[in-house]
Amino acid sequence: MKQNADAKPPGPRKTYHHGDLRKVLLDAARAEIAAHGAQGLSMASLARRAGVAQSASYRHFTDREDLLAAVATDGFERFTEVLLEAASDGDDVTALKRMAVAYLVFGEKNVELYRLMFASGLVPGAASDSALKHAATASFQPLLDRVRASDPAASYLSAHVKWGQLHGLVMLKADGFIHGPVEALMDAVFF
Amino acid sequence: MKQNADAKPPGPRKTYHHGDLRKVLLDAARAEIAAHGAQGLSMASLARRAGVAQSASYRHFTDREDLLAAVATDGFERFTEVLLEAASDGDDVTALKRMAVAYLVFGEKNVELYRLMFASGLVPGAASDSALKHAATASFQPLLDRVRASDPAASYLSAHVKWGQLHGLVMLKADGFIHGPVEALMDAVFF
DNA sequence: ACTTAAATGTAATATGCCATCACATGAAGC
DNA sequence: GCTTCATGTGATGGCATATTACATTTAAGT
Repeated sequence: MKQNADAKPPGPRKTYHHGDLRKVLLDAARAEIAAHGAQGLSMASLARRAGVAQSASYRHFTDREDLLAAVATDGFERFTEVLLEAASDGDDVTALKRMAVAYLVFGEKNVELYRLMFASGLVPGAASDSALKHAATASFQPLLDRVRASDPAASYLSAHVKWGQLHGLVMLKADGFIHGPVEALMDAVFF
Repeated sequence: MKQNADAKPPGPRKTYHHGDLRKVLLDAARAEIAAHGAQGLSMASLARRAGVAQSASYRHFTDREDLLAAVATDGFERFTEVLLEAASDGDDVTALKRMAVAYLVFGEKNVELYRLMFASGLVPGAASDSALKHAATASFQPLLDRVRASDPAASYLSAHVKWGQLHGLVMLKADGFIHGPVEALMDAVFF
């Protein structure tokens, strides 16, 4: 059983052009990140996995960071959808609660992706008009809206505090400082 | 002005042995981490900065990770001291408040160190009897004690929730998702 | 259709880092 | 003084990022 981490030697392609290398690379990156985190992701192994030369990847992503940013952007978009969906019906207060649970669950099920999105320093580094920054900012909107809906007097700042609460729990759990299911946490979160 | 990032070409030592390379490396690492984060820290540049061969570092740290763990351990110890000191006098409730402020301030002043300590995956990876794990666990004690002192009915879990709140705010700020001074945040944290 | 420009993939290469090895040097104990 | 152990060196293997000049398709314009 001699299999290196890259596995798949996908046999030489018939066509010189790959078809949709960009998508293949992104998918492989998402999988690799979910499995082992963004830290250990390498352009080289991705290219091997896709069966192309290492340099091919750079036709689609200027940088390793550029590729990570693309994955993160997609992550933020999916995250936003999840939050919106969780709060789509029910009264304002329970909607906020459901959104909070959805937040924690997303974090739990996508630990490494979440870490890439929020704790990799990618967002502050990005150009201010980038898709990444836009997607990241947008992902805060659902929570902000719900907080305001459930308490019109609530400040912008108090939404940040609630965000901080959720973010902190997700991260502490991600990094092994707290254990157990998210439900246990929710019991003590005072929304 | 051709200066690479390592700067200092410290001229050849007189003595073959360095003196206290371990300490020099640790100090350099702390400085480098504070300035540019643990991510970009390289054994090689550290060694250059100390004026020794790259391999010399491995006499004192088995690994890059081992060195980072040493820095993190030290960080946790200083962190614990800061928290204890903040809560050393005054009644229980204001002590808890002061501790919370101290927590946020520590995070703000040591962004990259804090990130290394809490969000680098170092702690969960460490052997369970390691100094790092011990220091990390110990750093939670002051907060736990204070929470219990100010409200004897408070559960272990509720201390984790408060920890999560503080951790979340520090991390969101560290990663550029929220701005402004910590005092503004404290106003909205309901301790 | 024919020509040309743009996109995409390749091979080779420069640079850098981590980690290990056999070996050199010096300090400390006996 | 001699041995032993800790510490530093130089060389090396392996892997990663990123760039370059070049090859191959595809597509666009006429």
